[in-house]
Amino acid sequence: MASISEVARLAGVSTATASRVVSEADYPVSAAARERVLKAVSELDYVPNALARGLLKHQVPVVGVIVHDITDPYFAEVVRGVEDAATAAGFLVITCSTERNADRERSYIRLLRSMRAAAVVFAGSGRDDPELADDVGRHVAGMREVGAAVVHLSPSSDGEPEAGVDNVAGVAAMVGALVELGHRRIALLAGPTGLIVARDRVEGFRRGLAEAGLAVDERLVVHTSFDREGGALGIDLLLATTESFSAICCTNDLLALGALARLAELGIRVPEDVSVAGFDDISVAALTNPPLSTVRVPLRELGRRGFAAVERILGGAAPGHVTLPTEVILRESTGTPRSDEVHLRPVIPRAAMGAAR
Amino acid sequence: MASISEVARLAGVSTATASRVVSEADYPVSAAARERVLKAVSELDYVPNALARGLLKHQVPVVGVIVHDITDPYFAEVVRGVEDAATAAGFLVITCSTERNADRERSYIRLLRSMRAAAVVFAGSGRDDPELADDVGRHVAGMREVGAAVVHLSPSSDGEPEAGVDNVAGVAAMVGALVELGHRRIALLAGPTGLIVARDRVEGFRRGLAEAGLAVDERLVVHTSFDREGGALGIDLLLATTESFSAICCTNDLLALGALARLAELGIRVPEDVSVAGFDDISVAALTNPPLSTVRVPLRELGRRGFAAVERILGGAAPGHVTLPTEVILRESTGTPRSDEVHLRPVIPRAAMGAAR
DNA sequence: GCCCCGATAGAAACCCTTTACTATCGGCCT
DNA sequence: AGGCCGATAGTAAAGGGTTTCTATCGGGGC
Repeated sequence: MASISEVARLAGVSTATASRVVSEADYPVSAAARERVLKAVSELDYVPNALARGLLKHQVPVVGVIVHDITDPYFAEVVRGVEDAATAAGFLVITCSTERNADRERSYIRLLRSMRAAAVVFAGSGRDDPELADDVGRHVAGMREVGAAVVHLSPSSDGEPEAGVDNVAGVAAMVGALVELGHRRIALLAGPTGLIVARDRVEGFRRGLAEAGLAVDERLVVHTSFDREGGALGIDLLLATTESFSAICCTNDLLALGALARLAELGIRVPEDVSVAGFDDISVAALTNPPLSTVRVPLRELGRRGFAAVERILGGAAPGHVTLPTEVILRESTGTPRSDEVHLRPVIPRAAMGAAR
Repeated sequence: MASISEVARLAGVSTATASRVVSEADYPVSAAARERVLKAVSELDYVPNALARGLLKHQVPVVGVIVHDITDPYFAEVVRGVEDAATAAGFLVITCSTERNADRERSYIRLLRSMRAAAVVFAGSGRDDPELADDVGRHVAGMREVGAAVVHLSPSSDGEPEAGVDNVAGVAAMVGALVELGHRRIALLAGPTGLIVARDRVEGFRRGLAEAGLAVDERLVVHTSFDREGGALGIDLLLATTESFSAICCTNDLLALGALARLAELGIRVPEDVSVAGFDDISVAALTNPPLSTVRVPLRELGRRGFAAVERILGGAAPGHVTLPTEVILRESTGTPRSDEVHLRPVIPRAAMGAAR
């Protein structure tokens, strides 16, 4: 593989001149020399060595994106947004699926650091785990120190994200929409307790109810993991209470998907027996049975803004904070409650319950 | 950020010794010296510079995965498989969503090359485009030349993939299952003509029919793009013919998803009026309305095997070729045809047709 | 005619590791 | 006792580029 010195030799110039042409440096090079270098480049099929360049600049044009799981449509979409913006700037994107596992996260950050990645974007939410925060924090500080950009797309222990959405307002708006449909007793599939976004969304739920003058029934707030399994389990947990409710608000779409599946298994009709609402509007949301009412989050745009923040930081500017708007999308999983006063608790086949756990 | 020389200084040894400890080289270092180095490492929070190392080794532990779109569940799953295997080996994964765009693909390969990535995995299928093949081929050859591994997960102009599935047998098996249900006139949403996988799957369709002693009606084979839009369009195209059919076989799940959506819009019931089958078994397939019958492809495993091939090549061994098994999964989008002799062409609201194009 | 300056070119140092090669030191073999 | 060998340590080069600094050259100002 040709190096710059071979290019220089073939062009009959010094490596300095060749470098100046190739890297488009801000330094005068005569037209004749430039032309000869360019000719040599194409003749030798020269591709500059990003490692050598990076070694000198203490940085390579690579951005790592820390996600829970690239297979989760939420993160896939965000990563794609980052990628779109990054590619335009000549950056490569490294995907890091941590499964929210502290060790994996640590090891990814370490690898990224050893690679002198120019930036890390945390797409997923921070956890409320001081131990991890400490350790990752050390690495993150180390990266920042050498000029790398660190950007968050969700609230974290670092504070407000450089680009994010108003989770509280989003859920509150959905609760408002549900109330408007006539629901009074609304359950919440709240997701994990340790995840900051989940907590924000729970707060949105509380605010939404408060704004409608409704009280929160804590028995209708159930915490599970942030995935389909959690959604199914959430339904079982909810039905195991003796409380009645006519709508279920979920803090993300995956939860809603799992809830929908479990409800269908139990023979509980949506939205006739109970309404279900999600959050995020991942692409499958429109495809479920019935199509899921949810809160749209501009995920790809979020990713793009994340990279924009990276560019700003790398350019030495203050990153700033931008909040993207959310929008309530009412599809067919929500409807008016069956009765407007007392909301019947759906009858479930007892036999099915044991198996669900 | 601490460098190895600082570590060496603090430990009171030479950089050579420090390096030998840090990089776990196969060279004797006294226990005392080793301990002092390790202490210095943790004291300085030293992280080796992968760029310097890579510069010397002409390679960094990074593998690029070329996909159509990371947002497509098929690719997300494959990338995850690659990532799982790669992480275990200390490699980082770069996602490259090319949108099957020649320029993007070129530029990604170039970037990967400039980065001295140790490997490139082509997750998506090759296209039948000699111009692109040429150009990408040059870069790929360039990568191979410096010892980088190039692995394909789908048939390409390079020949058989290092890890893949038997697309022909897979579709043939699904056609067989459809025939067994009683279908005789089966339509095919064939996907793009230029994509090699799509072509293999069409061949599987032909073989499946041939094995059942059935003839292919070319009017029932329609080509569209490989996505949901293509599926919707395919339905319109099919209905625009005057041919009857009782089942629709799709060469991938996205097509089937689009078909399902369009059929629902047109008021055509699945599977009562027509059966629909997909291919790939992406995770949403089980969530659609009705749940999609499809052919399961072990996507994550495919990704893992892809990285395994990378490791073999990097280790100097011959890559070999492994074919992963597929499995027909019958869910609720397929059923017995309404009449077993003459299959009625579904009645569609004419008005809806124009809008679909 | 001389000095200074801008434009252009090149030499060499530097970024951080790895590693081939050289050096030192005991101990063991003969 | 001398030579040789194994274990351990260090020196320096190399890998490919960028950049600072120095050098050369021609021309304009006075």
